[in-house]
Amino acid sequence: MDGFRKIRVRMAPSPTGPLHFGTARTALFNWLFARAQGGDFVLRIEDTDIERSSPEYEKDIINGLKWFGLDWDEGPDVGGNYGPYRQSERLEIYEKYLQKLIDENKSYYCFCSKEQLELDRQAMLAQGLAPKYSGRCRNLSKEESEKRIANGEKAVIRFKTPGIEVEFIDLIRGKLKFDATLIGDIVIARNLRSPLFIFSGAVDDFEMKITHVIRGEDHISNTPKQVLIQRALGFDEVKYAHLPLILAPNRTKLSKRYLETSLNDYRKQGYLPEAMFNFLALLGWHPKDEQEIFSAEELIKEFDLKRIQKAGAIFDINKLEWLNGQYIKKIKPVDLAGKLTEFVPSEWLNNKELFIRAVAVEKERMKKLTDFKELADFFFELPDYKAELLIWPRPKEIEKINKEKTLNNLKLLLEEISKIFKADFNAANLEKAIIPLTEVWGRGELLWPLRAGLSGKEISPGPFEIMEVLGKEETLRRLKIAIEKLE
RNA sequence: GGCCCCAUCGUCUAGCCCGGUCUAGGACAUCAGGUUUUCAUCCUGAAAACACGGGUUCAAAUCCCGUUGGGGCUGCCA
Repeated sequence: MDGFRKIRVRMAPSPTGPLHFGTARTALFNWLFARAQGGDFVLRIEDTDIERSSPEYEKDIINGLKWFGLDWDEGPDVGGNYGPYRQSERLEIYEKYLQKLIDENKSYYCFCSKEQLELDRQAMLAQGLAPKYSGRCRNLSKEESEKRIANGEKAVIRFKTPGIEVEFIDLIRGKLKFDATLIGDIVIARNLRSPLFIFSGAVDDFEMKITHVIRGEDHISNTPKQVLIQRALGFDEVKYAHLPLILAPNRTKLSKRYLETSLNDYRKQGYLPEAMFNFLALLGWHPKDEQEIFSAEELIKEFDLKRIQKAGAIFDINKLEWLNGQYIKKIKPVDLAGKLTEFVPSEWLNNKELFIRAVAVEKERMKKLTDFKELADFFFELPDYKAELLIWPRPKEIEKINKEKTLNNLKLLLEEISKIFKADFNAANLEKAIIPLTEVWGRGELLWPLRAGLSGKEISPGPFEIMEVLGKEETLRRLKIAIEKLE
């Protein structure tokens, strides 16, 4: 535990797009940490950029995080003692602190035009210097600034970055040092009622009594700036942990160009939230032992900030697929059927019993929920196929296999299968009845045409399983069709 | 360019903090074999890595320095 302060962490998505799985992973690590430590997990919507933020995206993010399996103790949808949890509703709080900084001469209005700033930047770059604000407006008198503001002149608010060395502890990387003279006076607000994330975040983390900020590595260089702002405002410092980034296969920061990055797309592609959860937890973190498959509870038990990786991790879709397949295999057919309803034609749902039996049989062949549609289509409607499909495509050493022989074998099977009572019509009994025949007539010679005739496909589950799913009546019907095709 | 972060099989990683037990372990992917009428599952096996160079030490994947490589940031986005 962290002294006597209750551990509080937050996830702070910006509703400027659909839920990105990088955001989901950051949220996941925060959640894991909070749950493992008995702390609070807060959802805060960072919508200070009103131009790009939208309520639709906020909804998408919240729904996505719920689907993913996370829950939070405080947030815009559930309330809490430190609300509101939407930054756009906390403007007076930021204004108060902004004004305080100005009053204390720790911040000032800057009237430089964008064009001027761009010129400055180019000039510094040309000299091989790190571009930073020139400080032109830094020493404007308060009277003058206020007069210009009153006149309606456009201004932003800049923070007087002290020329010192800033240090902070990163729980994953250790002590990090930055030379603040290189930072320059950063803009912290467009105006008193429009703060920038660097400022609003620092204020909210304090106001919401956040103890640990766990976020992506891309924020490392923002941290010294926020530390300086916290100090200027007399806030307690929070502890930081910067997570390694999730990388695209080309090792660059994930962007839409290389991969689908929206969590919802993965849902639509038929990935299970549990698999995604497990997969993302393993990206940049690893347990003590060699376990690969974890429930959320097990993850909470095992989770330790110290076992987080420092280097970026490539998103490996292969491993996700494998994990997803593992999870699918563990689900009971009835439950899996329930999850599959949105991925199949609605007619398939007419015969619920048939549907569930089909799911049971195809379960271990599926990697994604979307696979089911192609895998199981033949159960619901026999595809049209060519007679040749029924002939065992066997190595030439067995030459005798031909149309005639196949026809005879199918007739034999039809006769034998007809004898089995409807009540006994299951895979085990069917196998018991047919396997002895294969000892006389050959396995492939009998089983291939059987299976092909039942499925109408080159690839499918085994014939006994198919027959059980289809039932006696449909099985016989399909066999007769096969026989007709050969006659 | 500047600042910062990072560096074990193709990928995710164990080992590194507290040097010897590492002829570097596991998983995914790949390949081969087995089970099998087909596919998938499952089982067995193979190939596959300590970026490089210096140091410290009896001993370095492990500690230090440098090089190289990769990444992030460098916005009145977050």
